[in-house]
Amino acid sequence: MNFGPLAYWVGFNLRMAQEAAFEAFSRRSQEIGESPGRFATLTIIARNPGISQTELSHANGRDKSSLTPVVEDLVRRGLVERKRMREDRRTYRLNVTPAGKKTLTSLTRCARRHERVMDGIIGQRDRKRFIQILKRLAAEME
Amino acid sequence: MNFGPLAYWVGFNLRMAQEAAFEAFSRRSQEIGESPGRFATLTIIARNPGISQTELSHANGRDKSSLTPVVEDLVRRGLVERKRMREDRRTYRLNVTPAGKKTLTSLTRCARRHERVMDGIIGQRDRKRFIQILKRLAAEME
DNA sequence: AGACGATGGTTGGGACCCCAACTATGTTAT
DNA sequence: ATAACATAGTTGGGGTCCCAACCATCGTCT
Repeated sequence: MNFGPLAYWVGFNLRMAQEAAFEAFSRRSQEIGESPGRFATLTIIARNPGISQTELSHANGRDKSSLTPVVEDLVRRGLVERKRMREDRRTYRLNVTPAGKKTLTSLTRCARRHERVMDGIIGQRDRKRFIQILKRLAAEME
Repeated sequence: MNFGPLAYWVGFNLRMAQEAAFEAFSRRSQEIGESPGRFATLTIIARNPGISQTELSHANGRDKSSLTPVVEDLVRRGLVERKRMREDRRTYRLNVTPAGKKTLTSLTRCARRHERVMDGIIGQRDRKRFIQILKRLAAEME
């Protein structure tokens, strides 16, 4: 198979790596009956109690409209609670419920195992620099 | 904003970087009226004349069913031609038409500009190792 | 030849995503 | 006070993706 310039271009390899990693985490989180997309969402809410949906969408790199069904699902399953603010009745405050914290704990365990595998592939020596580059790409591609 | 463990985990940063890069390339390729997903597809067909859809889907990291509408669209717009094989009348042979080669040239120019920006962010010194790590992740996550 | 299993491609259903338009609420300016 | 504008969230439409089921063709085994 001839990949031409794709073989040594960053964009293509970035995509392939990300999809492989996502796929692997997806299988892992499926074992505990959760969708992988829920993990980042739940973590960010847990770490930022009372966050609004729009703030959450920015932190998560998603459009706010993408979050509507996700949050709806988390609320329906009792993992997140959603209250209108008093001062501004347009916005919601999101919080993780005790049940949500439990789920998050399992998911975090999953993620840690997943991370260990990736760390092994990356190698401890390069890990820090690798992540720095990823962060720069995310921040500066604009 | 508190990202908790997400901040230093590979998976999350990989996703953010990939999506930023994809988004940037998407804007670029939109200027010439093409969808970014067409680029890898067209390149692989051009580099592997007569490839089948299933082979293409593997090279591309997609399910073969995902390619049905993509190839259909490329054929409809005259960028790719599709012929049944004689020896095996189940499979198609895909080839890029002259019009397709033209489009591919524009897309490649786009991609080169895009790559230059990313190279600038990564830094020439780390580029090679960075790509090696991405390749290993794609290959070994299994 | 006929049956069975493998393979290439398509179809249908569901998940997740973005964008544009919309509703409801808040804020600012006159 | 009220009109104009801004912001939080939802809705609807379209794109891309995966998976499971399916159709047609091929190869093999008897």
